[in-house]
Amino acid sequence: MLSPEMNMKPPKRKALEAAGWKVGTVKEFLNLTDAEEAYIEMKLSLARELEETRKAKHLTQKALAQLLKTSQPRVAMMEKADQSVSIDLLVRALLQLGTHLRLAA
Amino acid sequence: MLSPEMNMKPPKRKALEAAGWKVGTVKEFLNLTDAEEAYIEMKLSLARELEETRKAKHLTQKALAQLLKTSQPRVAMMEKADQSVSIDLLVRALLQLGTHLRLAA
DNA sequence: AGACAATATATCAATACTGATATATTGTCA
DNA sequence: TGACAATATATCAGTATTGATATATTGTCT
Repeated sequence: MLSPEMNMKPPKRKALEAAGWKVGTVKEFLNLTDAEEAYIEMKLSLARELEETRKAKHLTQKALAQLLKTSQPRVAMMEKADQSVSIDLLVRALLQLGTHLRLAA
Repeated sequence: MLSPEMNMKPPKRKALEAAGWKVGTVKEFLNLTDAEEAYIEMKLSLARELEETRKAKHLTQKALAQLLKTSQPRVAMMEKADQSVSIDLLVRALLQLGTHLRLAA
């Protein structure tokens, strides 16, 4: 997870602000540029797509790992869009699953 | 990494045919899977997008390299979708240029 | 509760990617 | 043609990513 504030629902946020806390966005908190934010969001989208696709095919992480010729722990990292996972890896995994991906301007 | 055959440079199809060879598609010749082919095409389209964007902004490779904090030779490789260039690098470059990349699954 | 399957986390050696440098080639214009 | 700008190619050290292993945690049963 990037930071606790990320999952904060509006009510909680209001409460914090009432208590004197200044709560900004995760992006502000981490000093992310627009490009960095877009990159992370793209990775998160791919990760979610991978997990959804796996579940739609009724595969465990272990079974998917065998299909992709990698390990269950790496699949877990992929689905969490871990920092150690590249967009390349996610894209290749989805393409191997037959997903018709389009990544364009 | 993709299969080893993918590192092969595209054969000169015309030359082969002129010499009497019957050849199929590059994909067949290199034994590319659908996934490998899709991966390459995605990289190529990102590379083209980068070059077009650079030219639209009237930048030389050297100038773009400075913007991206890399070198002119690397920009040349990126625009050629060289095997040493990842989709990650291309995506980050485009995002830094303000390109709004869309991901369609 | 215990037993088992599924998922998550930590670590690390091997490999792949990246930026940089040097150099070569190509393109343009006087 | 020569001089110069732009682009391309080769190489390599530093870094990041990858697959694997071991282990821990979580979830789902009876």
